[in-house]
Amino acid sequence: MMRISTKGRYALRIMLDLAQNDDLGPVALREISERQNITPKYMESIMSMLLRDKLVQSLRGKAGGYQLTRKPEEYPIYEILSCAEGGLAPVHCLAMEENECPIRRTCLTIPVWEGLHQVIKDYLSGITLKALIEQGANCV
Amino acid sequence: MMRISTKGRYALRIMLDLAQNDDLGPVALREISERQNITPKYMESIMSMLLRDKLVQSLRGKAGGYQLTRKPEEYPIYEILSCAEGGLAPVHCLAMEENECPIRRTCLTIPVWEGLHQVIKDYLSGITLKALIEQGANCV
DNA sequence: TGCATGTTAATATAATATATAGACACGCCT
DNA sequence: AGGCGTGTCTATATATTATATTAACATGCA
Repeated sequence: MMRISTKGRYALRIMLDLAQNDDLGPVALREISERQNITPKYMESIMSMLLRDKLVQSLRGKAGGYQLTRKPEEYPIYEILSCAEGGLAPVHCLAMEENECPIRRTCLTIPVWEGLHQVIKDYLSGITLKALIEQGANCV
Repeated sequence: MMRISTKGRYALRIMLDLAQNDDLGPVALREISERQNITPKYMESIMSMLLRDKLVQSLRGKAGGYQLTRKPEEYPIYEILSCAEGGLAPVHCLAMEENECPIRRTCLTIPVWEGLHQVIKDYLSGITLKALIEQGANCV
C-alpha cells in the first residue's frame, strides 16, 4: 500500500530526538525509547541499521549511548528514511537485473516508477533534521 | 517498505491494455489476463475496484467485457493507482482522527508526510494513460 | 568485580498482500 | 427455452513481510 513503515517513522523520530538531546554526550537507548514510546527491543534493530550506515555512533559501558555523527543540518531525511526502509524505490523492478523481468524492455510503466522515485528523492533530500526542528519551534 | 503493490502495478498495466485495445468494443477479462500474464481470478478483484470508481465499465453476456469510460488523455494515473492501492498517503496518520494519535499535535514529522503526499500526487496527476502510450511508441 | 550499557542471532506473533475456489447473475444466440 | 460465455460476489487459503520478543553475549567504566 505504499506506506512508510513503522521502522522509517520511528527512525526519523529517533534521529530528531538525538538532534535535540545529544549535546551533553551519548543518550541511552532506554531514554529515547521512553520519550518516544518505542519498545526498547524493537528500537535496537533500528539503531543497528542507523549504525551500519554511520548515521549515529555508539558508546558502550556506563554513561554509554548513541550520538549523531554530523550536525543536524547535515542530515537530509532521505538518507535516514532510505536507511531504515531499505531503500525508497517504489517498485522492485528498479533494483532488478535487466533480464529478471521478461517484459522489462517494453514495459510502459517503468518510466513512471523511475520518475516517481526521483520526485520522492528530491523532496526528502531537501529537508534536514535541523529544518524540521526549527519549523517545530516556530509553530507552537 | 513504501512500495507500490502488485495491485497498483497490475491496475496500471490493465488500464494501458484497455486504452490500446478497447476501440472495437469490450475486452474480455480473459484476454487481458493472458496478454498481461495476470491470473484471471486475481484480476477480477482489481477490476471490481476499477469498476467501483467508474474508471471502467463492464458488459455481461457473450461478447461482454470491459471498456474505458473516458478517453485515455483523461486518465491521470494518480487516480488509477490511488484506486487500486486504496489511497497513496504515505502514512496512516494523515487519514486518522485528530485525537487518534497522542502525539499528533506536536509531532515534528507530520509536515514531512503531508508534503511527501503532495509531491507524489502532483507528479502522478501530471501523467495520463495517453502520455505513457505515446512515449512508448517513440522509444522503440 | 559488578553493573549498566550496547550487540547479535534466533524466533514468535500479527498484519497484509497475493492468489484461489465455488456459487451465482446476466445476456446474447440458436 | 436452453446453453454457453461472459462478469460478480463472498469466502477462504497461502505466502510474505512487518512488528515485536527472547535470550545469550560483549564492552567499558567505577
